[in-house]
Amino acid sequence: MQYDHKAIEANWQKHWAENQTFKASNHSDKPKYYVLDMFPYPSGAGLHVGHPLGYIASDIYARYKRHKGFNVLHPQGYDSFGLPAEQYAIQTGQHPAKTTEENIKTYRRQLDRIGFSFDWSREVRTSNPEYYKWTQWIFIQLFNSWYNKDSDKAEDISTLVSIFETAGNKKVNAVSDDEIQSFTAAAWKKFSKKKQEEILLQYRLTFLSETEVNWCPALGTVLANDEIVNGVSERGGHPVVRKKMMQWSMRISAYAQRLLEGLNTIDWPQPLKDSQTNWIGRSQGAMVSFKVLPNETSEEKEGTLSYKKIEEIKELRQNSPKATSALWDVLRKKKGAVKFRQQYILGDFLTDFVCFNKKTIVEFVGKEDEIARANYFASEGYTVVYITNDEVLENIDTVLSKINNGIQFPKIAEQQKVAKKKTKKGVSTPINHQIEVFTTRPDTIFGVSFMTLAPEHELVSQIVTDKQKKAVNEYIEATAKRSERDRMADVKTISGVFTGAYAEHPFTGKKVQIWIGDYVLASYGTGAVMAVPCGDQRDYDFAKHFDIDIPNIFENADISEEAHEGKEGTVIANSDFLSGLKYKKALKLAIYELEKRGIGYGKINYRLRDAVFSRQRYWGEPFPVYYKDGMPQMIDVKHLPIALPEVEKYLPTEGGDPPLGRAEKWSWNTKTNEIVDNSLVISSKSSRAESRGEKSKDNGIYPLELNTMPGWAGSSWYFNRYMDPTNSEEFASKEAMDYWKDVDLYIGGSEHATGHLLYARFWQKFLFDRNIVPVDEFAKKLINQGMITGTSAFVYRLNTTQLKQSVFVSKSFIEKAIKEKKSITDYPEYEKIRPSIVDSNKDKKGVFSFATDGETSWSSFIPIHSDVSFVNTSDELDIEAFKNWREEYKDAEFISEEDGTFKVSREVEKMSKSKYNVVNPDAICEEYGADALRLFEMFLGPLEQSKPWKTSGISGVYSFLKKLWKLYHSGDEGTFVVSEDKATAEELKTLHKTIKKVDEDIANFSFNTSVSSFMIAVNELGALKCDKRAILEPLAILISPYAPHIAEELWNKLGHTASISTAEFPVFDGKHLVESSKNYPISFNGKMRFMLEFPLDMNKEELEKAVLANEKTIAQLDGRTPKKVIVVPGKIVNIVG
RNA sequence: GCUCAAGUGGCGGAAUUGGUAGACGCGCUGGAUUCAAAAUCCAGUUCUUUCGGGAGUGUGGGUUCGAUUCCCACCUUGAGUACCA
Repeated sequence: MQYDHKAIEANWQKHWAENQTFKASNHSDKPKYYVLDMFPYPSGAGLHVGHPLGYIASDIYARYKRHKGFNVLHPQGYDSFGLPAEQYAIQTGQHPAKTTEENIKTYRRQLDRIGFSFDWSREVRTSNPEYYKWTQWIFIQLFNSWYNKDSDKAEDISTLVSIFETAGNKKVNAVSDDEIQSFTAAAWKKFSKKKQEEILLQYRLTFLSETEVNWCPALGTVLANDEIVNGVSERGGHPVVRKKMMQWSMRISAYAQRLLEGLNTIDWPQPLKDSQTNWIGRSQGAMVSFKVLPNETSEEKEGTLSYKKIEEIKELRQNSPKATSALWDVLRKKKGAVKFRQQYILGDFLTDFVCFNKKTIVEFVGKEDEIARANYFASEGYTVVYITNDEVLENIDTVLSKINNGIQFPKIAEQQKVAKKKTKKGVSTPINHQIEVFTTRPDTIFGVSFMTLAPEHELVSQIVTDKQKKAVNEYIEATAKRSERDRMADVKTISGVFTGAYAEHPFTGKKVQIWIGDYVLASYGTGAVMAVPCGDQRDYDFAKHFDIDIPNIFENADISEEAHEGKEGTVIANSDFLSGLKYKKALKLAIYELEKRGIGYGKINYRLRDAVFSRQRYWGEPFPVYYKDGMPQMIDVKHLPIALPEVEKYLPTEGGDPPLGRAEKWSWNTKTNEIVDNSLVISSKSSRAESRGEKSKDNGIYPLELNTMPGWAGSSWYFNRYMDPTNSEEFASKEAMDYWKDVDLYIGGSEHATGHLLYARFWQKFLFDRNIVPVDEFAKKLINQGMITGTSAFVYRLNTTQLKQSVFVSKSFIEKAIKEKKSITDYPEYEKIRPSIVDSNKDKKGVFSFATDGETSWSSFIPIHSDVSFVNTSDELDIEAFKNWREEYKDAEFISEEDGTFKVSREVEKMSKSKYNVVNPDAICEEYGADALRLFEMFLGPLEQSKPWKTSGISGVYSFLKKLWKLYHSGDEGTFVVSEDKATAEELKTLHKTIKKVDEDIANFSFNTSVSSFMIAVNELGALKCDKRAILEPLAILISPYAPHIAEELWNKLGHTASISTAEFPVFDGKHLVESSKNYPISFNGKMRFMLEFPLDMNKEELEKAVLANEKTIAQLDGRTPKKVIVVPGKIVNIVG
């Protein structure tokens, strides 16, 4: 019998299915092992050969682990909610459930053909109500939880309520919305129910908020950041704009730090960890608040405060008399509200000390222009406290109290009240604003020479001076118009506008200009930066562009060309108390000082934003939520699942509501706990009720949420469901989860690094906090399989309008024309077909007037993808098949090679339907079999690497399978024969060499090299004519994870009734590999020249002697004396001459 | 720009506690078998050569008796990210 892959594979696939060979048990004495693939989205295109790569690898691993005595869980399912089915539904009206069902059937058929050892009894589908019941359940758990920073975990919302009831919220240390009013326990109890709910919503782990979202008008939905690529939607490439919408969000930011730390405990690929680290974007630094100076003072001095003048002031400072410095010491160290600046320009006068906040000036008496000064200061509303040098030097405390008495406390307090009122009304007020900034370099704070706010920053309109108002508004408008995409496109352009306002430097008291610029992002940090042009390139560029001062605060740093961004080794200079310190120390001291003076504090910032969880789509999980008085209410878990309603169309409503807005029966009856008809809703104050008109009485029927959950909801916990997939009482039983715990090996694509894999870790940690799952990381080890790229085929069409039909030109013909710099018309091949292709009615002039240089002549051809199935392994195109492919090519003409063939050019591209380069695994299974496909996909190269598919290569593994088959069969008939004789030493050596290699390779996930060693083993055993059961039986087990069908067939023929999948893996025995001699490579100056065989037990000296005595060595040395001889017994001999 | 990964024959790739570069396979060349083809089998296949040899793992340096492997600088390609303060 010859090797008949079709019969063998069909037979065993049927056998495995019927006997449930791979069904995993939740009760076993064996150790558990959980091997998981990222479940697929069942697309309409079906599988191509690139898809199963990871599944084959995980299947090999799962089968190997079974041989090694593990109880293996290896499930599969479908991520079956998603956009393509919905898009198809919009176009055709076909219900997405139906499309999905059909696609799943195709997937299953294709997967079954490849012989995977999946336990299909555990299949899950995210779009199945029995599954999404639990997705909704998790959502409710999140809603009922808050993040307690003190215990550093999520807790039930009831613990938060009890804190509120006893102590208000002052001491609550939670991850919550940014702005929360504080209240006492008494106040909490007095709040209305609705008010309490509003407050709680600000703490819940899933919450409703008006968020600026990525709105994609073409898709009619909101997209997550990871669903946007280069400013357009990942699917379809539609433009995306920013829009404010009421959305559900997930407080993933609460877990930022733990998500980061958890990476150290899991064995995931470094690049993937890096990109999660990057995405979380932890940066350590400080918050610093800058006071905005009142406009009256700053505005008038605008222009007079030149940098030259500042330099003068600096000079003056250094020359301060003793008394001045003594007083300054005291004033400066004084904490709190009363903050003085030293020697500051006010109008045309240089003050000794001034406090802008309290409008108080402290002056030494005896200035030449005393009267003019006094008048000016008074007119500006300042109080002046006069002191003398002697007073200061004699008793500085008396002076201090004198100053304190003079400070305008009451007046200012009043002023502030007025200002606050004004602000509330929207009237701009020049005083008492603070700008909070986040910085990672508080050590460079003395280098601040200006500040920049994001154009959207809320303070901009309040601090801008009348003079600058116009320019600022114009700039803000211009920025708002620019889309994200435009902004990204020109990173280089520096733009910004001065607001006219100034802030006060918290340490030096120096005036700092406040600018706005779109290089500052409203969404990161506080939307404002303190600009340190000498230490940050963007600030530097901005300062250069607008001619702003760039003070240097680094020792020995050249900042004439660019900013000095280095940290290590940098010494801070010109920075008061920080001068002379290195980066690390300066950083710590700066934060310490900021905290001490109450003007800032150390802080860790994360780039990770809370995840928007609402989608305006139909084909997703509905929220178990209804609205009462505008507040969201969870439906009791015992009424889950809330199943998707039927709609007549899958588009958003005319009113802009999501597709669920079209459902007629989509309201919740809180009395009967049923979904009821919308017309029954008469309760007031719900957003939808309002639009339908107010009704008189609340009947307990409320509108349901119209959004659905995003694609990542169902995939964020499915690995837990496989442990107990049919449980209708629980998410999964505690017993099952305690047994399986987590995924031991997870295989899937790296494209999910910042999506699925981050969200899944987040949910797992949350579920862990709430004692639902036993571990807080769901996958111990993860491997990213590389992509299998396709080899596209291109044909070239002449690009002219004056032809009756398409004309295609063979590959080398075009290459020739380009090389020879000629036009196609210069060749006789063209003349032959010319009469039949040129339309005589059209102008013939310049039909093929190509430019003669190589580059531009290409523009006269258009490369067109040909379906790869029309091309054979020698790149020849099947012209007839190509013509029949498309109506437009029916009469096409072809200019062929000289040998009459027509060749295509090849290019490696991503495998995709639109590039006509997909290879269907079904066709491969048909022709070569699943075992050949599995071996070949592994043989292509390292699992993690991306590699091109070339079908021609499969003949190698196919003939390997035939040779393997032959080892167990003999004669022309191919009768199955094995001998019971003892195996020879040589045969045992081959076997054990292979066992060792395969064991190591699987441990390293180096599947490509084990296929090589199988080939070597079979070649060697073939040469030895080995037919011993003692060798061939273990060999079948070795190969069975890779090529399970042929192995199972041979195993059966060897007389076993049980499946090979449970056979024990052969054990390596080193004694078969022991050698007595070694063929030494003899090298001269490191270059190997020849081999000499010596016994392995020879020592260094003996070896050296023997080698030097050898005639080949003597010949190679040619009379020279070796300087040195390196002998490594068992390895090499190197002679240095 | 930043972060990461990778550069080895015509092609996919192998070789790392530093020790014979190109395993294994595809493709190609020649031969056997065949009326012929497919299939199968045998031999060869890094480049170069005056057939002694010489050169060679992206480029240039370095460490070493010896470097694809370690170190430094650079170039190229791919992936991710994008004004993150």
